[in-house]
Amino acid sequence: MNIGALGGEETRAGRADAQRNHRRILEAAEEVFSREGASAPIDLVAERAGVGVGTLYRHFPTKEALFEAIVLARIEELLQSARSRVGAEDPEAALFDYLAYFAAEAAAKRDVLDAIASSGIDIKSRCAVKVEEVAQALGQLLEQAQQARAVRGDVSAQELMALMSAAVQAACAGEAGAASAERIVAIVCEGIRVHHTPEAR
Amino acid sequence: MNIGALGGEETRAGRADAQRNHRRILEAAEEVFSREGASAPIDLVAERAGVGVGTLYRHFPTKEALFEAIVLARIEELLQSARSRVGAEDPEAALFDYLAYFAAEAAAKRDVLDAIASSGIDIKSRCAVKVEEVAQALGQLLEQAQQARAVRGDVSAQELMALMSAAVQAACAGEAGAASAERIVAIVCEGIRVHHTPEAR
DNA sequence: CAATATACGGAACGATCGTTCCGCTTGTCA
DNA sequence: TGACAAGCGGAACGATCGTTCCGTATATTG
Repeated sequence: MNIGALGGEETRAGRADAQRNHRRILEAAEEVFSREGASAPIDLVAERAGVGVGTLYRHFPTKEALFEAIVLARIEELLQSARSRVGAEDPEAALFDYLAYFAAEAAAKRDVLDAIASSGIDIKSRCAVKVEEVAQALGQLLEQAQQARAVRGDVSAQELMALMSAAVQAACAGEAGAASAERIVAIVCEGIRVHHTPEAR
Repeated sequence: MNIGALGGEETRAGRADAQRNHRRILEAAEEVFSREGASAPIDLVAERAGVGVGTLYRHFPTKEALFEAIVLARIEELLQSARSRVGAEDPEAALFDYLAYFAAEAAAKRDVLDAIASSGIDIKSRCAVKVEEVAQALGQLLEQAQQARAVRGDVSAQELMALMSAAVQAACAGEAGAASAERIVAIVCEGIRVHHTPEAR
């Protein structure tokens, strides 16, 4: 009766204005949650969408459902991007490039951060599952880099993911903002690199 | 008229039960805020202290005041500990030991984390000031280590502090918990170390 | 254009939480 | 021990926020 299919966008039945509002709400939510994080009031989303709260609730039965819809899409991007790098010729570049992309994306969208940061605790299971998939894909990139002796062998994907979200969070908290995110991520990257010491050769 | 002196504990005038309640409230708040973070309901603190909310509010005019009292004490410890390490014979050990201590302390007390994480934004100015002092002391430790060529020169105290608190926070969010906090902090440490290599990679 | 299902808007509700108020209890002191 | 100030408890208030409800508006269809 409703959206139903998880796979992708589907020509939706219903009144034309309903479809338009559905889209508007998603766009508004995307913007508001990015800027303000998961705890932004739902009324703010409705206002921004030029829609009453009632309408919003007809399209998304719960705040969490709306939030989930936005975040799932974002995380999906993160996931696809990771998978597309698996098996690259240069495993080291594949990993570090991805980490940079991950950081940039997360820094721009506070909602993703919120979702990932608290993935273990309460966010609805569908998000947690997707996050787990991202961790798995990241794990593959990591393993490749480790086998190429570019990254320390004793780092796990979970740890790396936690580190990355920490880095971005740290960057966002300070007033410097996006500029320093890059630097902080660089520190983390340096931390997991394997450093070929002089005495080793 | 009230507590007044910032320096230390003072024999307080007033009824005996009032003094007892004051102490009880502080103890309860310490425990509750550590466990639940800054957003724990005030009623929970009152209940734990075996006291009515009214009583709590007579001793601390505002939730923020209570929170501040607890957190300031904790941050003060962090600050003293940092200062005591300034000028140590081994600057490298001084810094890294302190970071480990900082992480352990912050992991055990969610309240400190909450306060530091959002120090730039809204927490009352007295906390922000103290945090700034800690950053400054940490900056001295950092500078020493950098002059000893043990740590990269392009890392700032603010960055390091943000990264540390975020790392601990990220580590706590995951289900692994405190065990992995140590490892995550270790990776960060590795990231700021200077690795003596003729030509990296 | 009329009829009708569909969708809309926003007032109102209930839960949570910080804070205030005031009638009652209790420590203190003579 | 009695009187009184100091202190206490917790009901109640107001603000915020998620969610519900229902009278109204409008897209659609024939």
